[in-house]
Amino acid sequence: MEKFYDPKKVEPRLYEEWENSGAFSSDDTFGDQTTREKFSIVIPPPNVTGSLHIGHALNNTLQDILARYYRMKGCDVLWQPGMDHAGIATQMVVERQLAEENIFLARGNQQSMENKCLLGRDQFLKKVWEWKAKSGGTILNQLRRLGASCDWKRERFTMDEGLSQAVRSVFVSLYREGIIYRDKRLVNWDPKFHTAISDLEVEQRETKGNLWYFRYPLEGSTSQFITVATTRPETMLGDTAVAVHPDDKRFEKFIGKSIRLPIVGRIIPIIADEYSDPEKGSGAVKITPAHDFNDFEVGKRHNLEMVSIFDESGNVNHEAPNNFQGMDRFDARKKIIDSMDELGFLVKVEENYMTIPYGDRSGVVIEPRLTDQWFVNAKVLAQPAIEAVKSGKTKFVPKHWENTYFDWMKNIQPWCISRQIWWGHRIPVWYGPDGIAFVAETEREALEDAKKHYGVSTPLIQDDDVLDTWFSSALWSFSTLGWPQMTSTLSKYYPTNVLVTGFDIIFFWVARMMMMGLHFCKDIPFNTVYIHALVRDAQGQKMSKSKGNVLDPLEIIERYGADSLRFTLAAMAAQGRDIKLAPARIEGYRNFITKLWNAARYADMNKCYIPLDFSPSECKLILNKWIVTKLRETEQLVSNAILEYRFNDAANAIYAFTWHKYCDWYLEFSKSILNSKDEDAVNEVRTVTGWVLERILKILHPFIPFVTEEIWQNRNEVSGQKSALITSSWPDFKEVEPELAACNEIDWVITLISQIRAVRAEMNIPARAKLSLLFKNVQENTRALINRHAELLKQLARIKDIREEQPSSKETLQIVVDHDTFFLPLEGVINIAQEKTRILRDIDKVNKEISKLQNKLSNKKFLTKAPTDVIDENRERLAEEVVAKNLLENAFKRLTGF
RNA sequence: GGGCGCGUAGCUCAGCGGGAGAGCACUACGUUGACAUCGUAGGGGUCACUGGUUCAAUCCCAGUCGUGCCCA
Repeated sequence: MEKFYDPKKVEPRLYEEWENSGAFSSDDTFGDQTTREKFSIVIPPPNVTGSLHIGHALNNTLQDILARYYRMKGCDVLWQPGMDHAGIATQMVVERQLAEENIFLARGNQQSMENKCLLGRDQFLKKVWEWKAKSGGTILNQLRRLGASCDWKRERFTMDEGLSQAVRSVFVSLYREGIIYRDKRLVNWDPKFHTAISDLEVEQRETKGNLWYFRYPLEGSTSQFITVATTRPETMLGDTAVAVHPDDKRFEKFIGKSIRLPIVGRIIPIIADEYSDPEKGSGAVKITPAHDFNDFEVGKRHNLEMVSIFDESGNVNHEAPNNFQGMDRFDARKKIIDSMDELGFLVKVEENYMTIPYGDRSGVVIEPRLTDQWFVNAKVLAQPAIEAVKSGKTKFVPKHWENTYFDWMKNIQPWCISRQIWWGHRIPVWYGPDGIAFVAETEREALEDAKKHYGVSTPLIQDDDVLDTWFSSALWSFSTLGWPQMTSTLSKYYPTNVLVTGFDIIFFWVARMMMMGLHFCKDIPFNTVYIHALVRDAQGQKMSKSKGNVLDPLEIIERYGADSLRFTLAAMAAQGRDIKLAPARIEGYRNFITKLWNAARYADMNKCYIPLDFSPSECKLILNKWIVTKLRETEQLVSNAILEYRFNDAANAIYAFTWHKYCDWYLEFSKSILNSKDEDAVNEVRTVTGWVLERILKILHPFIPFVTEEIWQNRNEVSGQKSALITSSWPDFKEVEPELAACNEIDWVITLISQIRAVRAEMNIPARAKLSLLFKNVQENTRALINRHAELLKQLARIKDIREEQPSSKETLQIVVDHDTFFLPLEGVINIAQEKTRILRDIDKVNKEISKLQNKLSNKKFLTKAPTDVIDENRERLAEEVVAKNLLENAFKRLTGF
């Protein structure tokens, strides 16, 4: 084996081998009709425009751990990969690229685009597909670098023909059920992208703004005014009422009268509505139904006119007086304020804290805008989705995320699914000349319907809009498996076992998959939703490009290897807590990988390979029984932790075993045996060293697949075996009985060695000095233990000989282990005073413990109420401490005696 | 305003009713052909605070303070 492990050389090679060998593919992908238990998982589809960030790295590492684990457990694993088409993001990317070539789209606000090259819809879509072929989906190759063992042969894209058909099918069927409908409503309008966006894509930002107080003159009066307060003066151009609270005595006399809207000149009513808050502002509020969600409701209640004053870019339109038309909404605000001031209608300005809606992608202020849109009546779909979680059919891990899910689901709003862009699934609705809508999966069907309706063939125009990307993502868990065809793939792998994702898309995606899965497949899309942490920087700040605190997973992989990154993320993925990722952590786990590599080199150098017919139950050496038992325990810890999605516990258990049991102790012990003449012992240790190493490789493989596979294949070259680690089976300990006696014995040896080392260090005994170890009057069993493990003691504690005799001088270090005292004679070297202090300190410690235990055990309430095993345990501990105390006191006497 | 978390070693975090743990950092010393990306040993904690429940509280409950996120 190479002296150093170089991930950069190894990782790409192994990944290609794995992928080419078909190791990632499910049985179904090969067309095998197996009856193996399945484990299926769909990837949260990354954006086609995306590139790997640290959140993806965590998300996919965890999925890969599951996929590789269950594969080794013998399951038929399907990890379904793919991407979504990211409607707005992609449209934006390609538009921007085209703009650089001075090409613009023939949509949106074209006034400013005279004399420019305009692209039609079909040409644009062609450009998008070209872009996708060239630069889309780089993230998939980045996932490969991470080691993700997705079934790439089954890669899907939400704009694929099959998935698009699923989208049309769902749309038509929900339309026919009355769940999808068209409505003119206020929506969140993004003036930059010229499209409606969903509530979830709107970010509410706390902002310091102003509250402007305007006087509106009463119609038919020159002296009477009503004062309104507003945070958005420019919307006065669209005011169609002023509202006051019905119980507000101050304004009672105005109700039913009208005012003449300054600047505009429109005469609008003063109405009574409880929406108006007497405590806020002036107590009277202007109503702009076409530009505010609350005002919209008021408008509907009072049948008010709805005047839309902005165009799709947020510029003032023809509804306003001439001198405002075409103005940007923020310029219009200034001009309104100035004009009102000049007219003497501006009363005062106050500072005001408020939340302002911003588009989370565009970063511009969202403008509520009255438009025709398509909606899903999500309330209907939500009910079964709530039930499924309530009844425990789908479980959230950690459980408390259910609350978030329930809260949102119970207050779910109509879902606006239409988007005014070109890239996406075009809405399968065609309109006749009279505006009648024909909803069908294909144009041909729509035309047939139209013919039936009109009696003659009639040309139709398809709806211009496309569907929200999340509409197609909502189908992901079954559309990727072949739905609407009821394929055997679908019936085998649906419902999927688990969805692994971050909490930030519970609403966007998880909830919607639940709704759609239950509605169309009549079953939940996944048994478990595992919600993992958010990755933050070392200071706990959210990573963002603007803060410059982003850790790029690809740079980490470049520097430390994918395994280091994976192991770090897994080891830190504790449930219910965010991950604060510090580079030092990654370095630490990189060192672990180096440690493993070196252990494997040691095994190789010492010819530690396994005969084919070896079974660990044949072990005769206590040392071997011990390590096998500890390994068995570790495997159970790891498996249980993975089953419960406690990835950190799993990673830490195997880390601790590998480093602190196998490397620190077993390999060190093995050295003295491998150097001995006892051929049987040598053979057994060689075999077990190799056997345990290979089990470690298996258990570590889901976490750090590359280095483990590399070591495995290096060993194959020697042993002549062919199989890859990825296709090997998870360790099975069915035939291994735990050997508790052996464990106690070796644990005793370890304690004794550690104690000897500790006093040596404390007393500054040079490391190279070899001491004698004496004992006298020990327990019968101790004598046997010492004899059995003399070599190990000598090697690891730097002992030259072990003799059963009393020391002849008080210049002796004394060590109490279990019920026995051991001596390390050190004539001429030892500092008696220092040694006295040390022993006294130990006695003190023991005394404290004894008085604590005695207190407890003399408490009658404790004795009557505590469970007997707890009482017994405390009694035993007390007895142990008393023995230790006596031995230490004798040791102290000996220091003063002689 | 409503909801969900979190305050445990210098740092990052496990543990969550009966003996305070890990990794990193720190200190000292380094030997034996796997490993200095290492080894051995060590120091370091009123488990935020105040009450309560309990034989027993870092752990359960209530409140306070601090802090983070989600929703309005």
